[in-house]
Amino acid sequence: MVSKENPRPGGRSARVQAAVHQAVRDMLAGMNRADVTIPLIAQRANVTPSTIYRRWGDLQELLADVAASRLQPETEPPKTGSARNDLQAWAEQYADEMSSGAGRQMIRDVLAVSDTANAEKCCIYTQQQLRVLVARADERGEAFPTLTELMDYVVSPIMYRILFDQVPSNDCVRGLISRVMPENTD
Amino acid sequence: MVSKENPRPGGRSARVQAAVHQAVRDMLAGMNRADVTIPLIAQRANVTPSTIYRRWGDLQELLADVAASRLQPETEPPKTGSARNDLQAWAEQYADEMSSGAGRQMIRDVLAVSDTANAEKCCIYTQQQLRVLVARADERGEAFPTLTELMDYVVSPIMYRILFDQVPSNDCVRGLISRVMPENTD
DNA sequence: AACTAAAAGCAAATAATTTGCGTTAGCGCG
DNA sequence: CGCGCTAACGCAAATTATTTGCTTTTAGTT
Repeated sequence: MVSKENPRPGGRSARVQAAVHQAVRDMLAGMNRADVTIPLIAQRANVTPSTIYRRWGDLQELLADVAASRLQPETEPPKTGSARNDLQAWAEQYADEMSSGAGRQMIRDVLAVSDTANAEKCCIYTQQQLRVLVARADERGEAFPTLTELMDYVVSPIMYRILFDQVPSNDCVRGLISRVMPENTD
Repeated sequence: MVSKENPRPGGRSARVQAAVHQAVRDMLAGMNRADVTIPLIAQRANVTPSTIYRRWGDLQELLADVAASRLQPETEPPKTGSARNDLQAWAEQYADEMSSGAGRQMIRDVLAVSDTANAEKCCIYTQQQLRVLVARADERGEAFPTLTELMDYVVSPIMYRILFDQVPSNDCVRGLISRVMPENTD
């Protein structure tokens, strides 16, 4: 029912997980989402359906697992010269990625299952990125919002709009940032 | 695939919809969510499964439809004497309802399907409620945030926390409101 | 190298979903 | 008022997905 977090690397369990994840990613990229089924995934990953059912429970949990792992950023926020610009660049990229069809779908997948572990992971990933920005500003002695302020007044409005309303424009994102960093005119 | 919005009241279609919605509500209240299936719902609603499949497509879409209709508020925000207190009372109730197990599940159901119509409905419902508060403050000449500010800095953080993080405490909600209404000390 | 426990494969049984076709109910029209 | 017309429903057979008991494989341990 629950995907193992740390099956020892190289073990059989890890190989199956990798094959299944890869199969899901391939299929999501190449076909209608409604046509992605566990038997098909199993066939592509060269495992039997019952293996998937036993490990993940159902399609939604598998999709949530895959989506959460794809939502983990692999790089630090790029440096642009100022904390403010770092934040702006990061926020715009975050909004773009999450607003895209694939991004929105991954968020949905993560939220669809009742187990909240995957959603919490997304939140933690975002906070990790923001903490880097906060630390950089701190090192330089630049004024900067707290992590909580960034989550509440930049990340949350972006995510709400993506999920419930219209996807935020770059102007919208810039406006949110101006609100938490009013000292710089921009 | 798509639930009819306005089957003429009294028609057969409307009766089936009402019976199915009722069956879903009853079952969600009384049993494990994972055990709620379309054949069971059909049995309880006295329709055949194929009727449900043809009208709603699959379980997720049906649940999303039911959840959206349950998320529509049936009353105006209560009056408390001041615009600020109205807002605070409304926000606390909103946070409570959405944070509850049933509330969280309904939001999840609404977000789970790729059709965004139901999610947009939720956003509209919230904005309708907030517009009432804005209009009241306007009538009285009290200073008050705009609708957009309320959505961005009160509703969005509450919803983000519910979906991705920990459910917000009343203190947290009050803090968010203080931020958009700093003129009153409270 | 044999042992063990966890995970995977296999296949039969069960359950859900799809679909073709006949039937019914509500609606407009004469 | 009654006569079609159409959209929606019921029914049942066919298909597909899911569950489950049992066996086999595998990686780690002694």
